[in-house]
Amino acid sequence: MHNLEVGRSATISDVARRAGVSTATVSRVISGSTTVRATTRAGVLAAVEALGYRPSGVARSLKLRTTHTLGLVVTDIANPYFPQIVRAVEDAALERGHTVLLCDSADDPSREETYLDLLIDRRVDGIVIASSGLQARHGDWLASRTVPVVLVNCTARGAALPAILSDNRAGGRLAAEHVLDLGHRRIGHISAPPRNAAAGDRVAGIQDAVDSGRYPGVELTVVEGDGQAEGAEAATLALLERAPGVTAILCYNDLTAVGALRTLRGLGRRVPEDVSVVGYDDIPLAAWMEPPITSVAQQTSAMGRWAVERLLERMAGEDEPGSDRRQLGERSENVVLLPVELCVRGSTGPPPWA
Amino acid sequence: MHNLEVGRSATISDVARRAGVSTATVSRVISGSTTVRATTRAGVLAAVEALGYRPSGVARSLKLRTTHTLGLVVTDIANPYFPQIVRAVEDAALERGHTVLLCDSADDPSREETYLDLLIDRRVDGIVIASSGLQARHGDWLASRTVPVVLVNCTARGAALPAILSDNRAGGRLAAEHVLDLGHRRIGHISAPPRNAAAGDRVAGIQDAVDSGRYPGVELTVVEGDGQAEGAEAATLALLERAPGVTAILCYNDLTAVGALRTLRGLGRRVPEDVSVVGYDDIPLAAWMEPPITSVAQQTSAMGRWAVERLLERMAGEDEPGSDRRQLGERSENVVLLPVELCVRGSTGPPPWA
DNA sequence: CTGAAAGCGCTAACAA
DNA sequence: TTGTTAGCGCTTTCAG
Repeated sequence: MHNLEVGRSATISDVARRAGVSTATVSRVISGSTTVRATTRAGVLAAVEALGYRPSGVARSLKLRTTHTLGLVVTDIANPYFPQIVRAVEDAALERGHTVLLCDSADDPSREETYLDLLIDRRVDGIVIASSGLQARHGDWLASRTVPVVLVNCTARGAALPAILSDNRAGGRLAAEHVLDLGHRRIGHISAPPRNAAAGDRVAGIQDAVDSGRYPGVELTVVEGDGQAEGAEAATLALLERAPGVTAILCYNDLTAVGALRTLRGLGRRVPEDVSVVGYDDIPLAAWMEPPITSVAQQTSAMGRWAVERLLERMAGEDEPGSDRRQLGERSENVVLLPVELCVRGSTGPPPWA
Repeated sequence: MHNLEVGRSATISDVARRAGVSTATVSRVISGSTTVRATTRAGVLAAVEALGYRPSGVARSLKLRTTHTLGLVVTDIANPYFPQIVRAVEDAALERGHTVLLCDSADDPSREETYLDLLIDRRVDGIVIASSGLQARHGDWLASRTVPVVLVNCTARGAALPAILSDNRAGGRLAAEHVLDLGHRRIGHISAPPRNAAAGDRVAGIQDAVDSGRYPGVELTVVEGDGQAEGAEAATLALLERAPGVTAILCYNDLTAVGALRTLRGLGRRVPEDVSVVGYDDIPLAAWMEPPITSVAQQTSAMGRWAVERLLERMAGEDEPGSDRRQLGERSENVVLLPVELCVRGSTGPPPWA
């Protein structure tokens, strides 16, 4: 009897040998496709069981030229916004028999680049990028690859990559209109570094509201934060120094709002009685704070799901005739814009004088 | 000239053909190992560049019998405790040239099982399990596999798998002693489902403090939560009903503490003036709450790092003579216990009468 | 219904 | 210094 080497997992030929059939037959039994005589099948199955055989995904991938793996690149897994995306992408992928190779770029462009190379090397079937700091050169590079790529809430300047964005501009406008409607006129905004495209869109949305003509005499002051609670504290201080009279602060995200809240409290300013604060993303945390943070909600899970579906769709279409990527890449359905929603909570109210 | 099929990425033979050498030579140039004549090398490199060639990790894995991929199974990526672990594991893995296949079991045992199978099929080089709900049968199953496995802050009953745990019992004791020292005598604990081993250890630690004899007349009431902020609200209510006089609530984790905080506030009970609250894990959130939550901190990143190191070490040792896994598996250094630390913040104080 | 054989892309002896 | 060759574990024609 031919013994298995210790420490090596069983291969298809181990099974074949034990069942007294060819590897082709074992393969047929495993895949369940072609007809195999019942007794033969039973014998193979018994051998599989006895050996604890599991087909090697690696060999399979090499042969079938598909890995059933999707790469997912996120900006920062420690930011509670991303786990939501990760969960959504993973759910959708798993449902369709794919796994997810998670790449946390930790807000470091060079690390992101390393990961992108890695994903290509690993021959993932597709890549989802939810990295707000995606650099332009990455975009070009990505567009030049044969792997399908989709962007989630980020853009790659120049490259026509399919993307699903939430309507950041509308979100900015929504947040601004909310406090403007409440009666605030001196408002501040704590933004994020400009390499983050969403940040710019949100500012634009706020500006839209200010410029709409519906609210006369608005004064808007914008400072830059870093999207983190800690960084927001300095930004809040800076904002208050430049515009001591602000009664409403719109934040780039909920983490920023948390920092603003803490800073204001430290300064003895009450929220929302003295100053209103609006967050963005509506992460679970927003509802847990005291006061609960008014925030703009994105459809995170829809975004993750869409991204995966789009990717699989592309992968399926790839080998079909006439499906030129470039052509497809320029069709307008390639970028979808998801609506956002304002969740009004306790951190916003009328200005002190109202 | 032999054209590349469109949509297929370049292979080593494409490069070889273009450079006018054999695939072996290309392989040598890529790996940089054996000596290759400078001009040959340059030619190959030029071809690599021109073709945008990247070696297939899949083929490499098949040949070398190693994937340079680690599987990481976590209970619930949406719980802020886990991103810390993920980050740590990913950092350590990346540093050593490995990638991480993330599996979020979403607190669902069957999903966890699916993932474990998947990781085996994918022939990952090792598996890190940070899943508090790990079932006993999984443990047995894992121990029977040839792939190295390490556990992070969880145990598999029966199976002697290497593990890194934080000292949950000491943590429970620390939390209890803190409020006991403050003068509290009627204390409550909101635990987690018993399938979670850490939950039991923490209860035991609390009990240790109560039974130490140093604090006479202590009354401890334990209720079960689910480790989530929402679930904790019902648990807090239940606790307050069973023991209306509690002045301190020790929580299984920070999310539970958040729920307790909200519930108490809703009831008009002030924290810490009326009731003290202690969390566990010291996730960033804990410091952001109002009041900031006193919490027991674990050395999350040390745990992740250790796990990866242990795994790689095992992988390296695997093919060495005399490294019988079973024997190794029974050595006591196989489980390390990391100390915890209490972070005292604003959610705890002396009882109302003190 | 089943087996033989080729080959996915790569590496590593072994020759030359 | 370089090429030839075998083979990693699997699937899939193509014969039988």
